[in-house]
Amino acid sequence: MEPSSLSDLLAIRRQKLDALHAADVAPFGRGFETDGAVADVRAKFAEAAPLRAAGRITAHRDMGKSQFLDLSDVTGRMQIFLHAKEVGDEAFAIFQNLDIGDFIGVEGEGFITKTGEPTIRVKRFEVLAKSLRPLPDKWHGVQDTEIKYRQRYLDLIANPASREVFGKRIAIVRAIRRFLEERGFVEVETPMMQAVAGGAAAQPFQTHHNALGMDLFLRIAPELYLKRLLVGGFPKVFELNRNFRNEGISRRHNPEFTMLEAYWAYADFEKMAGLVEELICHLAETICGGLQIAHRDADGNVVKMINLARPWRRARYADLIRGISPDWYELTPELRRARCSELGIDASHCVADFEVTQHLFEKLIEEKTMDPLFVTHCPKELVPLAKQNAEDPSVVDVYELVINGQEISPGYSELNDPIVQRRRLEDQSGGETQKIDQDFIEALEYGMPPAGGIGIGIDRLVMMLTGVESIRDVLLFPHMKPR
RNA sequence: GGGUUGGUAGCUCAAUGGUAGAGCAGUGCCCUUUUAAGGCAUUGGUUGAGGGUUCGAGUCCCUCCCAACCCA
Repeated sequence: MEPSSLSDLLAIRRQKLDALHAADVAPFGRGFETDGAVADVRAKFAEAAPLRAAGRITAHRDMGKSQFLDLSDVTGRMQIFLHAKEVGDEAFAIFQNLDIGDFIGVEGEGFITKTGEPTIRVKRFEVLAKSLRPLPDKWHGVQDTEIKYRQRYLDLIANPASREVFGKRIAIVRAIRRFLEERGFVEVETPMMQAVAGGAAAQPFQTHHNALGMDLFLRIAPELYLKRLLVGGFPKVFELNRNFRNEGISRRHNPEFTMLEAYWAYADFEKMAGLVEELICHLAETICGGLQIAHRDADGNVVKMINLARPWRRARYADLIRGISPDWYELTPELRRARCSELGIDASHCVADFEVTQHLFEKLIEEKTMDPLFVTHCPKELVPLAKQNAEDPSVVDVYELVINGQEISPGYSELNDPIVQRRRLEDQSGGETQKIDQDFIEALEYGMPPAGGIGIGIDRLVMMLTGVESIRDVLLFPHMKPR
C-alpha cells in the first residue's frame, strides 16, 4: 500500500536513510580498501580466494534468504552473494535498507555458482553511499536525449554503449600521446587566454582581465604559440587540448572542442600526411578492431563502412573540382555561381569567388567522401598560414584530410617567411590590424625553421572511429541550452 | 532563423475524439545458486505550459517551452 510517485520514491529512500542512522550505520561511509576496480577484482577472482570489492548496486535478485546483487562501476560488473547465515541477522537487517543505486563495499571469498558465474560470497559489507534517487530502467537504459546529455552520469550508469564510446575515446587520446612521444614529440601547454585570437578564422569568446584592465579571448587555436616554440628551438612539439569557438552548435559542432596540433621542424606537409596516416591506422587497429570501421543505426544494421586501408588516396583540390565540373577554372565568377545552381548548390551566401568554389567542394566532394582522402594544393586564400607552392603560387603546400564526410585533419608546410606572413595576415584581416598578432610576426623575424604542422579534430576523429553521428555522443558534457 | 518529428507514471513505451494502460523500478508476501530470476498482490498521472473548438480532448486548432533530425 505504499505510493510510488517520484516524491514518494524519494521519501521511501529517505526513510531507509533514517533507518540506517537509527541503526548507527553511517549511510555515507568512508574509505574502503578494495582489490581494485570491479574489473580488477574480476581479473583476480579465484575460487576460495579472499576478495574485497566496492561499487554501485545495479541489480538485485531476491531469493528470500539468498540475495544476489550486481556490483558495478564503469569498468565492469561483479556478482555478489549475500546470505543471512554468512553475514549475521544484524547485518542482514541493515541490508534490508539498501536499494539499487547504493554504493557498498564487500569482503568475502570467491565461488562459482551453478550457472558458472564468478561470485563473491559476502562475509561483511559496509554502506559507502546511500542513493536517494531511483536509477533509470535497468534494461532499456536512458533513451531520453535530454537525460543522456544533461545527466551524463545516468547515461554512464545505465547505457553500456555509452561507456564503450567514452572508453574508446580515453584510449584514443592516451594512444595519441604515446604515439607522438615515442616519435620524439613533447607535449606543451600554451595560453588558452590570448590577447589576439589567432591561428584560425573563427569568432572567439571574449573575456576581461580585471587587474590588467584588458580584454582577452579564449583561444580558437594554439598554432601561433606552438610556432613560437619552434622559434625557441623545440624541434617536435604538440598540444592536445581544448579550443573555443563562439559559433553555432550542431551535430558536428560544440563551442569547445579538442584539438591536437603537432609541429615538426624541417618536415613538410607530405611527411605530416604520412605521420597522420600512420597514427590513425594505429588507433583503428589497436582500439577499434581493425581498418574497416562499421557505422550502425539504432537497430544495429550497418549503414556505412569506412575503409582505412593504406595507402590513402591523394588528390589535388583543383583536380577534384574539375572532376565535378571540367571547365570550372575557365568560367567567369558569374558563370561559376550559375554552375552551382545547375548542380543544385546554393552559393548565394558566398561573398568571394574562392568561397563559391570552396562551397562546391564541401557539398559535392567533402560530404560525399567516406574513405580517407588527402586533398592537396588548396587555394592560398583558404589557408593563410601555409607555405605557397613553388611552382604555382596560387596554391599552398597543404593537405586537408577528409574522412566520413568531414574534415578530420589539416596539415601544412608552415609559412616561415615573416614578410609574406605579415602580408597574408593583413589581407585576411581586412584592414583590422588589431586582429594581427604582431608579437608572432616578430617571433618569425627572429627565424622559424621550415616545419610541417598538423591539426586533428579529436571529437570528429572519435566519431569516425566509434561510429557515432553526433559530436554530443563523444563529449562527456556537451553544451546544452540552460534549463 | 525555417521545416519535419516528438514530449504520457521514477525509467522504457501503449492508448479511432468516448473510463489514461503495460513492463521495469517501488511496496507487501512466497522461495537457500539467481542473473532482464520467478510467483501472487499492490501503489503510482496537472498526458511539456497556456488558451480554444466540442456534450466530451493525451488525441483536433492556436501560442509558447524543450529535444532530435533536415535546411540556411
